[in-house]
This record gives sequence, structure tokens and C-alpha cells, in this order.
Amino acid sequence: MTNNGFEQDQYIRNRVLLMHVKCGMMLDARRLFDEMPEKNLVSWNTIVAGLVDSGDYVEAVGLFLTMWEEFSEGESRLFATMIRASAGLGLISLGKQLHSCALKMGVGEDIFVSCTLIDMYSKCGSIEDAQFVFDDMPDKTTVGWNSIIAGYALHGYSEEALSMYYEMRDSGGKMDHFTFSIVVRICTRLASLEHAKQAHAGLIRNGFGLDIVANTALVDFYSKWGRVEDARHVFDDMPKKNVISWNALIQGYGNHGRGQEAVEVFEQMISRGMAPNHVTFLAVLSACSRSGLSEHGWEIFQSMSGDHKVKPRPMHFACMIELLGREGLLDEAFALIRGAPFKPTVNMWAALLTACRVHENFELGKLAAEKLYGMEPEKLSNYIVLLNIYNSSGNTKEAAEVVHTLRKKGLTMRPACTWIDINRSSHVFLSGDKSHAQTEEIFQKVESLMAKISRHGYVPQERHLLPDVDEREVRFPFHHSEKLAIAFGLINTPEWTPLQLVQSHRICNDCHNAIKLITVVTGREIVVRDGSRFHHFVGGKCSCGDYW
DNA sequence: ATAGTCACGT
Repeated sequence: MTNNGFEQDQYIRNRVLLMHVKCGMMLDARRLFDEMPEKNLVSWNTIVAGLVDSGDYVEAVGLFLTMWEEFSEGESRLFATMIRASAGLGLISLGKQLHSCALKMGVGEDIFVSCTLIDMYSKCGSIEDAQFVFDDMPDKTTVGWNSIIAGYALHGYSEEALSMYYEMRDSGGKMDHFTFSIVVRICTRLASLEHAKQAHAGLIRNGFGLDIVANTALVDFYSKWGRVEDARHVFDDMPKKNVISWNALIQGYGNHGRGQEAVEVFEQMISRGMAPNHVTFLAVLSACSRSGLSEHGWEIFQSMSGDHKVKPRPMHFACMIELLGREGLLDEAFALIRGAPFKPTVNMWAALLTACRVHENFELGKLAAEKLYGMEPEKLSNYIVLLNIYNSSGNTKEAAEVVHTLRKKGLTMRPACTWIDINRSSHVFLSGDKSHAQTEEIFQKVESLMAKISRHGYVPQERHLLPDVDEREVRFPFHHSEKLAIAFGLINTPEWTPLQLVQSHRICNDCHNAIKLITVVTGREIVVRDGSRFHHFVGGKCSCGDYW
């Protein structure tokens, strides 16, 4: 057999291998690979990349090491693949070793290697190393920019990420559908309508208007901004939708207290043959719970494993506990916890705890709080909820003890802040914040608002004294960060503009009451979003139905 | 090579 003929055979064997990998038939692919009489670099690349794509990182690394012992040979693609595997495993040490290997082999500046390195470093927690690789790139490609921007966003540096995007644009970088998806997601976190609208326009202008991922990000953005109708428009215009797109829309309706529509979209999805996943059920069940559609909720919950082959997870149980809890069916909710086919999780106890707090069942609430506290003793949030329950029930002594342990463990409560985006720039307010340039005007506005809503029955709420809280704040909840942000927003926007706030903390009862009335006296729509839920205030009502 | 839904609190 001539050398040429052998190479041809090898070429064909590699193609067959690739075909199996592309079809996701990894077991067959592996068998073919193992039975190959000869393996060249392409064969190794193909099988290893297949393993990484299917999430089998450990196996991929094992195979790579076998190969490395034999040949000590590698080229850029293979390194890129292995760096991707380290990212998947979250192993920065492995990633660093591969990085230095790649440098030794002279492929350290390869564009594929650089981009996967940026991604790997940021996913493994080192944005500094990612930035370092990015800085060293001789030509900053679209993928390179995308990766570093996504990296900053991943680490919570949303503003920095956004300004890097503008840097990319200004330096003539060519933006693609990945860029716009990332930017829209950043805007979602920043609640920045103007930037998002620009990105939306850019997406269409640059010919990526049909991209399913970018459009799904837009659906999510508009619904999280309180513009569910706009979200619906984007969704309806999408030529193709997948399960994530449907989920985003259902979630959108649910978040704004429009459970009926959420259920309708869910049913539409089923009737169109789209298979729901566990996130779909999370969205539709919490929508039912928030809108008081308990019958629907139960039916859907019951249908999960049978009709839809989706096994209920702890979060689905937590949703159902919330659903029961809203109606004050605390014993039934507790029974659901005890009857769950797995060990009750933090979320489930937390849902029960919220129900107990709202319905003032402190006995069961204390049980739930202490369970939480016992399960994750290092987690700040559990101290906060325990603090809340003691505080609401007037147990100031126990509350003080919680604060004490919290201090002993070195866990600190960060001050609450609210964030509002006006005319493309964002403004942050702390409680009682007097650092803003318009402070005087803002405080005047708060005063006049409070006076106005008092005529509609608003009474400032006395709160139990917390060991850590400034006494002025307790007596005067007028200067909570959300009230300041709203006053600022009212001053600086035209009358018909809805306001969108993002908040670091759970909204307090007093602010919740006040904001409801503010929508009455001003005729504005106000959307407040905290880490996990929405309050869509309109006409004196809130989408949460006063339960949160 | 890089992107989108969830993850119950300050």
C-alpha cells in the first residue's frame, strides 16, 4: 500500500468518526476510535472535541493525556478544545498548564487558543488573567471582544462590560449576533432601556434580526423592564422559537402578575408540540402561584412527570409550597415538604418561611427559619431571614442574638440600595442618601409625595427596632432608597413615563404601601425588581398581590 | 472559539 493510499483510508475513517460525533452518537464514535488501526492528530482532535461538546470533560482530559504521553504533539485546535474542557470543569490549574504548554508549542497567540483562554479564565473566576490574554491579542477579533465582554458581565461588572462594548464599537470592531445577545443581557441586569433599544436596533441593522438567541434575550429584557407587550411583539415576530424563548415569555407574564396569559402561552406551547422543560414548569407554576390560579397550578404540577416527562425538582415543590402558602394553607404546605420524594431543600423551607411570615404563623416560621439556619450556617441570607422572622414577631432579643452571631462569623450586611436609569445613565441611592447632586429637590419631592399619599390613607409604618439600624430610619421610613429613587425618577422624566427600579434588597412593607399609592396620585407605572421577584405597580395595585 | 430562560435575600 502506498503512503498516499494509507492517508486516504485514514481520511475516510476520520470522516466517519466525525459523522458519528456530529450526530451525537458518542458511544459508537468511541468504539470506532478505539478500533482504529492508526490514529493521527485529526482523529484525536475529533474524538476529544466530541467528548467536550457532550460535556464529558473528564474523559476528554484522560484521552488527551494518553495522547500527550505518546506524541507530545498538539496544534491550536486541540489546545483550544482542551482549554474548553478546563473551563467546563472549572479547573483553572489545568487551564494554566495548557496555556503554558500552548506557549511552548508556539500556538499561544493563535486566535482560537486566545479566545478560549479568555473564556476559560473568566469562567474559572479570574477576569484579570482573561484581560491579560485579551490585551496580548495582536488583532482583537469579534470573538475576542465578545468573550471578554461576556467575562466582565459574568463577574457582575455590568457597567464595565457595557463600556467595553462601546469601546469595541468605537475601535471599529465588527459586532455580531453574539455581541448583541451579550449586550442585551447586560442591559437586562442594568435595567437600561435606552442601551437595550440601541442594541435592538443594531441587531436588526446588522442583519441579525432573525437570531433566536438574541431575540430571546430581548423578550427577556422587555418583560423584565415591565414592557410585556413589547416582549410579546419580539416573540411573535420570531420566525423560530425554542423552549428557552417560550420560557422567557411565560416567565415575563408571570413576573408581572399576568398568570392567565402565562398559562395560555404555556398551553399554546404544548399544543404546538414544543416540549416543556423544568424551567418552563418553574415559570408557569410560579405564575399560577402569584396570580392565585391554584387549581391550574395543581393540575400542571400533577401533569409534570406523567404527561410531560419532567420530574419535579425541589424548586417546583417550592413553587407549590408558595402557592399553598399564599392561601394560608400552611399545614398543607408543610405536608408537601414532608411528603417530598427527596430531602427538603433550602428553597422549600424558605418558601414555607415566607408563607409563615405573611400569615404570621411564627411557630412554624421559626421551625422553618431554624432549619434554614442549620442547613447553611455560613450563608448570609439565612441569617437575614431568621432575623426577619424574629423581627416581625417582635422577638428583639433573639434578633439581636442573630446579629451577634453574624458579626462573630464576620458576615456583614450590606446596606440596601436602589438603582434607577434615567437618560442612559444610572443613579444609585442608599437609604437616607444625600450625596446626589439633586438632593434638595429629591427630598422635597419625597415630602410632597408623602403628604399627597397620606390623604389617600398612607400611614408610615412603625417598625421594630433592629440592633443595627439607625433609629431615624426606623421612625422615618420616608428616606428609604426606593423612595428617593422614585422621587428622582419623577422629577427627571416626562409625566407618562413608567419608572423602572432595580433593588438590592427585599422591598419593605412601608415602601410597598407607599408605592402603590404613588401610582394613584401620579398616574405612573412603577416596576421594582429585586434579586428574585417583581413588583409591577399600577393604579394602586401590585402584581405580587401583596405577597412577597 | 464566544451568546439567550431558572437559581427565593441585604
